[in-house]
Amino acid sequence: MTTPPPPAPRRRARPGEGTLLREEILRAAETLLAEAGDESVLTLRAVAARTGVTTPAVYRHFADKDALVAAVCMRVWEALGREVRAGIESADDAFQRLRHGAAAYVRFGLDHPVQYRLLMMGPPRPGSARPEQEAATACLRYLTEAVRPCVDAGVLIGDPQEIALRALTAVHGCVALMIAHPYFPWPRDRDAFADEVARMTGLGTAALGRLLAEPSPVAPSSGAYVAAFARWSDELRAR
Amino acid sequence: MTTPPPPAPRRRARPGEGTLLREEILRAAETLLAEAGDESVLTLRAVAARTGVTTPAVYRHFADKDALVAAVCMRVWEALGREVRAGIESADDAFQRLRHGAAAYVRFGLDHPVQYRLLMMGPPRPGSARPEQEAATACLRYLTEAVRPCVDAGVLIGDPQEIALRALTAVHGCVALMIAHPYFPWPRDRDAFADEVARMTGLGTAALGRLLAEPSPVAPSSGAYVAAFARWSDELRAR
DNA sequence: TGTACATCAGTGAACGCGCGTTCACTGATGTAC
DNA sequence: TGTACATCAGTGAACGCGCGTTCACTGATGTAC
Repeated sequence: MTTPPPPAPRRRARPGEGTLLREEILRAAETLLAEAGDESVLTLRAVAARTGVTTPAVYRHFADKDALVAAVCMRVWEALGREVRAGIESADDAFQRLRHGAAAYVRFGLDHPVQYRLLMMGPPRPGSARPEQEAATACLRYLTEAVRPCVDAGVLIGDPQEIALRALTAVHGCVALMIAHPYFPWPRDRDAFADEVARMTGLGTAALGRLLAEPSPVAPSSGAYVAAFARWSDELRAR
Repeated sequence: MTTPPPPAPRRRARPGEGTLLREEILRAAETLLAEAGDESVLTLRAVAARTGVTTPAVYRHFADKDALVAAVCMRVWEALGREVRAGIESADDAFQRLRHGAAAYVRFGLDHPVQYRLLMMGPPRPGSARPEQEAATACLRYLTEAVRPCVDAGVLIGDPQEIALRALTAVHGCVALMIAHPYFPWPRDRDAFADEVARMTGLGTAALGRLLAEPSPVAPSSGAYVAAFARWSDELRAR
């Protein structure tokens, strides 16, 4: 644990400047996470030292450790949302928008594994969980709105929110598994793999929607699957 | 933290019976995990108390805490493997086998969330990680062997291992997201949702294999997707 | 312009806690005579 | 069959550590006169 010399003797904040140190503390916490392989580095002592301040000084800006961690999480949620939104908005076609959103999501997770683990893979954190749950739910809601045009166009079939949930499931699994089990035989190009997962999800969702809409239930045996696949093609060809 | 009174005054193990207490310790650790909402309950003190033994007694059976945790993990890996194997072997059709295996996997994760988190979602554990990596890799290898018949039958197209990895990605995402974000608007019937994820994965993998095998690259725009879908139907119908 | 004062952001030292780990020990057990 | 002994599984007390948190304080700052 290297503690670099404090950047400079602090100039004391003037009344009204309270937010300055708050910002510095949050940035220090994020730096700490970015450098570490494990979120356990996020201690009040480490954050304070990294900010160049004594530990109790943190308490002037955060009620306790939970509040600090929650604030860090909220910032990460915002960053994640920003990137995914940019990805989605970088295309016009409804399908391509989903695909680019998924790619941005995976990229963010792989670029910030410790932060991603903190947000998405950690044990339930006590207290202050409410705003975080709202951030997570907002993220899902946003994804749902990106799914809706695909449903409206008849390409995907089903409830947009449930489709979004299934899609998030697949993309999250991709990031989470890569982060937690890096020694798996992942293809060299992880972005390409993630793209395949996203396309698999899109195609599979389209097919599943049709399967579930079949008048009589279809057991997904190899034979029944091939027959159903062929049947959907007629519908699609008719468009 | 309730510490129930030790079950009974211990009868001291005789030489050669060393494995008995070892077993009891591991069982106590699993009980502790099963009852808790968080793997942080797994401390030497808690495990020893639950076993009805003093803390240092654990050191006669495990080199240190890492060794104990690793042993617990190995047992969970074995239990997970057993259940998935039973699921896979409960069907004959190659597709159905995968589906049942996925269902068993998800069920295990939802039934043992803390253990699942310990195995699959935790930060990299120091030391003794080798056997665990082997267990995880064996699990993937087993899944790969279940995928192979689908590839041989021409239903799925691609490298079995990569397909298995994509499938694991989806199924793991399902469990992991449900565990870490229970407040998401999950359908009431989680097993049914997991089944949909599994079927989505199977169908999507089949479609993606064909998409990637197209002579010229197909951008997954809504229109191109429909055209490709229709094209594959000819191939399938011809079977 | 100069001085006394109130404010309050940040300090330094200390607290209690639970953790993993150690070490000299004890006393029930199986064995040798 | 009875007794002395060696073994070694488990005990009890203690250690050092890093953690979150507290509290009385200090001293640079802006303000009132």
